[in-house]
Amino acid sequence: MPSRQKTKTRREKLENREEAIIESARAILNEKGFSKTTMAEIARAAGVADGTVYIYFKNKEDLARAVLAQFYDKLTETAQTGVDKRSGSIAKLKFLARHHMSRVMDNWRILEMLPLIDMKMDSYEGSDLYKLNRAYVAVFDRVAERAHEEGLIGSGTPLWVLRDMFFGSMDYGARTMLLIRQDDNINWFVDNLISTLFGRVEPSDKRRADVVDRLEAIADRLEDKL
Amino acid sequence: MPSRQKTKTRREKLENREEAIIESARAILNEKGFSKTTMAEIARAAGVADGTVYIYFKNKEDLARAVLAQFYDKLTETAQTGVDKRSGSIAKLKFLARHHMSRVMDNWRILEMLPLIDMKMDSYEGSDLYKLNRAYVAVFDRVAERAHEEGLIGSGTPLWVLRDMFFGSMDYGARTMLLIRQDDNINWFVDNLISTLFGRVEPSDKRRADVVDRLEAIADRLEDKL
DNA sequence: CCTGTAAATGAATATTCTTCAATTTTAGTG
DNA sequence: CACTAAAATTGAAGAATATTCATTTACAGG
Repeated sequence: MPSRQKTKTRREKLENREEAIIESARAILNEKGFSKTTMAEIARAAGVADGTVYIYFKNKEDLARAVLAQFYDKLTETAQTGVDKRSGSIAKLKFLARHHMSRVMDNWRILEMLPLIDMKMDSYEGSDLYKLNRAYVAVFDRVAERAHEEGLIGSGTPLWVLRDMFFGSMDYGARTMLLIRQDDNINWFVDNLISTLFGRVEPSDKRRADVVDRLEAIADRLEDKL
Repeated sequence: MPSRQKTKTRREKLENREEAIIESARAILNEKGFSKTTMAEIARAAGVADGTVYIYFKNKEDLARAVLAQFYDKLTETAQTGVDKRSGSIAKLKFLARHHMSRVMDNWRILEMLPLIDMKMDSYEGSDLYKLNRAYVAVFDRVAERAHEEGLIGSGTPLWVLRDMFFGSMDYGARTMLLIRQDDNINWFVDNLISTLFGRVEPSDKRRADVVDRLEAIADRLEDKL
């Protein structure tokens, strides 16, 4: 049956076209921002007529949503892959932070569309974008839970607060770094962030912990003697 | 000389009109957001013709900038006043946090215009809005420096990182609270935020204290024996 | 009261999103 | 291969809205 073949080819062609439109939109939106980007320009870059874009996407917002969805999808994948490669909760968290910050800084014009587009307040939960966002932060949640089990995080602070602090600090930090302190490097920020949020695993602390271990051993021996 | 009188009256009238336009814009922008708000609607609400708005403001962005500027101006004043009323660095910081969060949550549609409008990358430093933003965060900086002098903050983390974490966590937290956990209260978030950022009593510290207790007890008994 | 300047107006213009009637392409069929 | 119905595409027209500007109105100073 060649019909299936042909159908598949056709579908593929459509998907390619959709891909091309999203890719053109992504590039232009990230360069100019939402309001300065015109549908005509996107259509031209994708090699289609103005009206064609509206066959694939309901309107400009919907297209921007698709761009954001693709962004989150890729972001989650590279984040998870990178986390899996590292060993040790702190190393995983630091990777996640560096990864997030560099992506935010490279794509801030894409990300700044989020509140603009998605803050509908009604339809947000249940939306594709919401689910993709959940999937992304879940990468953090798993690592943070693991770190908690290992005793690296004081149990006083709820996970969702830590999560908001983790991502909020970085989103804000990325913005000030872009605007003002362009030359400061990401690593410094990330190290400070992680050590503030998660039980300060600095060298000095490790040494202090060792000292405490030794003192406990001494206490044990002295108590035996007494 | 009645001329001065009359001139003053006229100038006052103009300033009142400018005020009226800003106030109408503020109300409508905070209700509908930037893109859904039309200049015609603002003009109507302010009781002027469409063209009149453009005598006072170059364009829609410029008007939105004026609204943001007024917002930051008021925000800084109420923040400083509130801080002055409290005593103790932690109380001041908690007030500042609660104050910030409630204002953000009440005015998020105004605030979400910030990246839209001001992320010019070139003209930002030196702009009015930048100066007002600096003035606002300076309120935090003064309190944090004081807290640092009092030993409430570990000196490891630079002030600018703490500042980004402070405001970033809240901006992000406010958004998730608006979108998802509407019923959770601000105080819980703020308490967790402050205790994570400032003067955290970690598990390791508790353990250290326990060991000291044991050793002191042992020392007492040894002294008795000798 | 008169006059020149500043302020205000709103109809006209310009830009850009979105729709849709007409056209082209494609898949399936005899 | 020719034909047909459905799907996809086109680009010009329509609609919404920001912005301009020629004209009118209000006012301060004489």
